[in-house]
Amino acid sequence: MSMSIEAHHYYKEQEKILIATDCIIFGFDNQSIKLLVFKRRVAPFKGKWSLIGSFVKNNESINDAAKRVLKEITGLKNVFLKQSKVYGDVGRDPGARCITIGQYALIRIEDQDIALVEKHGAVWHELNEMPDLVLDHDQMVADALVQLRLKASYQPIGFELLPEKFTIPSLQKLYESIYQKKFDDRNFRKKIIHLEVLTKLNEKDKTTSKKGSFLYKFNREKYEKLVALGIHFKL
Amino acid sequence: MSMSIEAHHYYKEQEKILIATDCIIFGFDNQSIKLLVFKRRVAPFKGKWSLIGSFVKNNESINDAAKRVLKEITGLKNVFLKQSKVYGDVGRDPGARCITIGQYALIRIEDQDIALVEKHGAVWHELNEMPDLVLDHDQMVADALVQLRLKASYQPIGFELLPEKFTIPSLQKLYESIYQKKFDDRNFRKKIIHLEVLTKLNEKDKTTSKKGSFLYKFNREKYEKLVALGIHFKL
DNA sequence: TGTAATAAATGTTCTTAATACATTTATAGA
DNA sequence: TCTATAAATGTATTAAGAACATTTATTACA
Repeated sequence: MSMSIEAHHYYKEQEKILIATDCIIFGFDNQSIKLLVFKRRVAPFKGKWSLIGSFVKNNESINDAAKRVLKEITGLKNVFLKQSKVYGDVGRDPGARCITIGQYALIRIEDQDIALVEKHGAVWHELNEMPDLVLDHDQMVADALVQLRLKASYQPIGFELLPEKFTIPSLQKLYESIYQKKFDDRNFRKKIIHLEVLTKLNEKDKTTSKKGSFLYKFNREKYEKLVALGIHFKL
Repeated sequence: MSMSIEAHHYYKEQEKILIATDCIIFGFDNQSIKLLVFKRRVAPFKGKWSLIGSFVKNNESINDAAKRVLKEITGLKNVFLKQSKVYGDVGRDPGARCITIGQYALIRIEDQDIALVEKHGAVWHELNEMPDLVLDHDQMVADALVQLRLKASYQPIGFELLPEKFTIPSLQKLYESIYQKKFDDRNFRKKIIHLEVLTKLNEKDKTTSKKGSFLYKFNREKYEKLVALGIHFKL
């Protein structure tokens, strides 16, 4: 790795700006979408509700930094992660000039390591019952939610949020929770089945009704073909 | 702005990571979409084709940093700018650990300050005739293009790329250039008029045909209502 | 002055997807 | 065997998308 004197000089004269990442952690428990936050452990604003984040270390990518945070708090590896937006205003953090990269995560709440989550004082909140968060974190949540909705409109994010086997009513609950509105159950079912990315199983989930509801699996192969074709599914 | 000792310590122990922004500058000249690049002025890779960017200064937001670059190279202020993606892999820049924020800009090529652009050795290239760019800049272009297409599917980006008065055939050329495919002119016209965001003027542009083509203006008010309603217009 | 050439503008039909709404079905538990 | 309940299925109407052919306004030049 060769570098000219000129380059060395150019790089060195840059001032130090801190770089962090904050995770907007969405979780689904087959009922509604929730968001994981905890009480900030460092000043300023120590003790206030905050997204879970970290500075990016010198030897890790921003993706790895978020993965590290998620692993530390929830015990989960291989979590779906996507950048939402960068927050880089000069005065956003009174503690220091710090740029943070918002990254949203989608997890199945049932998969979490509860002991770890509790140990870190992290708490799941309903979207419509969120406490105020420090700094610009409320904005970060709002922005991530817009992006999640956009994403949900052209990709079945259910893969990340639902268990392997799931029912159509629970998939509908997921979408209703993301968009915070009700869908017509007959039309929802028709539309989702019409996409042909679900495989119906010969099993039922009887926890929510006497009749029971058939379980389905995503067909990842068919789904990927659909996405590759650029198909949009508005729900 | 008070800070505890603890916070000071915490902030200070973070290592230095450089933070830059690179602009993916899309321009339209009423014929096709083009991209502005120049030859890199610093080592490593001095002289190679590169996106136009800069380190973020301590006293400017990342948005301001991109605005500064755009002003410097094209002479334009108030350019449409949108974040695309952050590139933060550890080894992406062999010169130093550097995270860069991709921001794409949309400009009317006719508005540029040609003297400035030429002075900086910046050159507009057709999307399908792009030279290889340094580092991960090819990927940055590809990613920005995906986002531009996505954006174009739910917002008439024409506001930023077309002159105040424009014809429907030129609007169609814009979309064809963004998507790199032809649209049926009858259906295109029907669809765009049906959106009711265009105001037809009593003037014609006769530069492209003997008959002349009626000029239109965007109706920003109606357009904003449409976007607020969350309306998608696939073209 | 009228004819040829050319891009612009308009119209029609068919197919597909979106919406709105009502009834039947399978099952557990009383 | 009856009741209650969520799950599943069906149908009619409306709106949007796709495919395709003809007419119109104008300039340039024969």
